Amino acid sequence: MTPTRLRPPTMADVARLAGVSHQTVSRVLGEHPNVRDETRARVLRAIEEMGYRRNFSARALATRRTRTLGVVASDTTLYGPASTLFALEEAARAEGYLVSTVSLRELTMETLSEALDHLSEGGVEGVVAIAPQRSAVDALAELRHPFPVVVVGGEPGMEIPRVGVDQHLGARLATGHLLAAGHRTVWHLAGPEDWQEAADRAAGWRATLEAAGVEPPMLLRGDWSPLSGYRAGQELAGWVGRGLTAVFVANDQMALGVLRALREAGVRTPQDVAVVGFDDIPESEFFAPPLTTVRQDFSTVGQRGIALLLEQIEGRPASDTPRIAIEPQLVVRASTFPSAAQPEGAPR
Amino acid sequence: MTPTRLRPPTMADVARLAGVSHQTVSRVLGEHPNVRDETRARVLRAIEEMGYRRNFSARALATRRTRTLGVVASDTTLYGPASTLFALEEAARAEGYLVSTVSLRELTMETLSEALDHLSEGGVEGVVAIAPQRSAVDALAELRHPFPVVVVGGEPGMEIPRVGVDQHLGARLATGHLLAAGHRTVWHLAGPEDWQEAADRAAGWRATLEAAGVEPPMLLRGDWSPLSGYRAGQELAGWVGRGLTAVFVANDQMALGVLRALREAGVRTPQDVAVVGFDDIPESEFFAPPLTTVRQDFSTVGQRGIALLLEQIEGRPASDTPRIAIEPQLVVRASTFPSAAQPEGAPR
DNA sequence: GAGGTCATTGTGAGCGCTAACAATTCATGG
DNA sequence: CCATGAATTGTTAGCGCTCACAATGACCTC
Repeated sequence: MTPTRLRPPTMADVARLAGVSHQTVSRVLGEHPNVRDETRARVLRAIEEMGYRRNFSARALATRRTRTLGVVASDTTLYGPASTLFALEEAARAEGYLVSTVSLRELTMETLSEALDHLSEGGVEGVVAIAPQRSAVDALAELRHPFPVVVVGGEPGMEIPRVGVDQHLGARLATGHLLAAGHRTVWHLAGPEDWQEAADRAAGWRATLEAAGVEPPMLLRGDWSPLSGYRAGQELAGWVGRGLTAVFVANDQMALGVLRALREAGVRTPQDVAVVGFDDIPESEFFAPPLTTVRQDFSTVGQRGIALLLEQIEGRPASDTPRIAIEPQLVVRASTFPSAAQPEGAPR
Repeated sequence: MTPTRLRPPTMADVARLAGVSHQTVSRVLGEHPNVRDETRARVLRAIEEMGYRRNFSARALATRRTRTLGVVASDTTLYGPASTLFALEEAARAEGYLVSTVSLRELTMETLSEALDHLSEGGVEGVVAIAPQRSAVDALAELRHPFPVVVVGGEPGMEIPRVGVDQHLGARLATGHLLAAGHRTVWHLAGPEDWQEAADRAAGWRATLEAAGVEPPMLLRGDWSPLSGYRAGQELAGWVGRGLTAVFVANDQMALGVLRALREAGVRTPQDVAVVGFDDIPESEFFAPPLTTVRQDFSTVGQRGIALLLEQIEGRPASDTPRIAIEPQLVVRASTFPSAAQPEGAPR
């Protein structure tokens, strides 16, 4: 009966079948109030019958809105970025936006520029950049883009609106926890110099020690990987018995390497050396021993990030602060207290 | 000088400035060969000067192509899905496509349906579903969608084109490795029943034992989490001395839990019990002891998945097999051989 | 030097939708 | 019973681009 059509049905086709004008179909779909119930029902039936779907491109062209946001990220297989990405997408979808992602192997001026171009070609209305490295943020500030950009991470003083977990506070929690447990001083294995988060955590660690009147010991550096933690752990093991009793490691993966190095060197955790990590990756609870660490609320990061971006896109009433710091939380486990050496039946 | 414009410049604006027709601008942008060099240069200069960017929606409307693909995924903070997602996006971008992602907390008929609707509204030309659960694949088969779909994972016999790592082979490699090392039998801690990968790995394990004339021991089940591995590990520890000397665990995270439970029970790995995992997450190398495991090549999965989808979208010459199985690789570490107990200087 | 070919550029008609406005219908009150 | 205005529906223009085709002119060939 119905002629076989190669093209998907258009609004006009639906209108014809329902015996109305295409504009009425548009009104039904747009949930415009001034449509008679009987008409609306007829249109909906026609839509159903033809399996009609509004054409995205035509709609976007007419409204000048694509309702699509872009996200630029790197290291998306790491827990932190992956969690942030997930949270951003979920928050955007809740607002009715689609998210197009570009995942980079490394964030340089060039790859970032290409990523923004690619997203721009894709008609995004705004972009969230998960840019934990300072260099990336700098690049972002220099690059011209025809849409608003929000940064997750980044440094406090920068121009671009940003959202992030308060890394400084997290480091203070971790370091303070160790001092409160009676340790005279706390060593620190930091992340790569170029990373803002690494810098903030190191600064928080230093500030806490100085506030307690303690001279900060030598700072070690890793690259976030378990291997770099393992190597630093070997070095740290050499300082046991010479004032080293506690280490604050800038992320959980490196802490894993530290734990292993200490164990191999015959150093017991937490009896000889207490260890605190950062991130609370799902595995941390099952390290040997389970790791005390700092948990970040990525879900909130995602929501606030999207909210900040939509403020600019939709001209929503801007919140007072375009720089949002979210509070992290200390999770205490056996790596700092022997009493928690056994995992509970149903942990956390 | 230039009048301040609220709207971004259009092709017509550029054409006017360059003293050509809008069609010539389109030709320059489309890299059409028949444009005089001098004209092309003039147009490019005008584009540069005005900061012109082609309007995505108008282009998509005229060409009936959005060059956007959708990806539906779940558990995107896990290593496997995150890696797959990354690989898919990278492969799609290499082909000039944009990727819109929907990350679900759980894959049910309802959430999947909503996800496909959301992507459909966003004008995607095709979708890759990372659907490791059987139920999800079933739901996908029932759902109507106006675009081609490719599944990553899924069961071998299904209708929808699929790509995936050969889980059965991976399990055979793992189990065979243990048998070759002299173990009489191999126990198995499987993943959730609903997961196709879990079923395939269990089947591969069973097949290898049966081929060796060994009666497979009782099968244990976990939910991929370290905690479930820990619990299973406690149970496994009870069988040591009664024929249990080797365990093939269906993923690395559960293996982490198993290792811990064994250690706490005073069982040594690998001297008393050898353990093999699956996935080769970055941490595996730093477990105590470093874990022998099966590595999956996600990058290839992504490339083949996108290729399969584009075959259908662009009507490219279809490869002979719409069901692609990629070979996994065994990575031997200390959890099965004491000789490999120390990590190398610069492990791969 | 007429006719033909090719390279180059321009013209006009949509793509399928929404926005603005015009037209129609219907209820209401004087 | 007609004026008045609100509710409902239709009509007409674009949105900014690409495609098909037409037009122009340069360059050959015989």
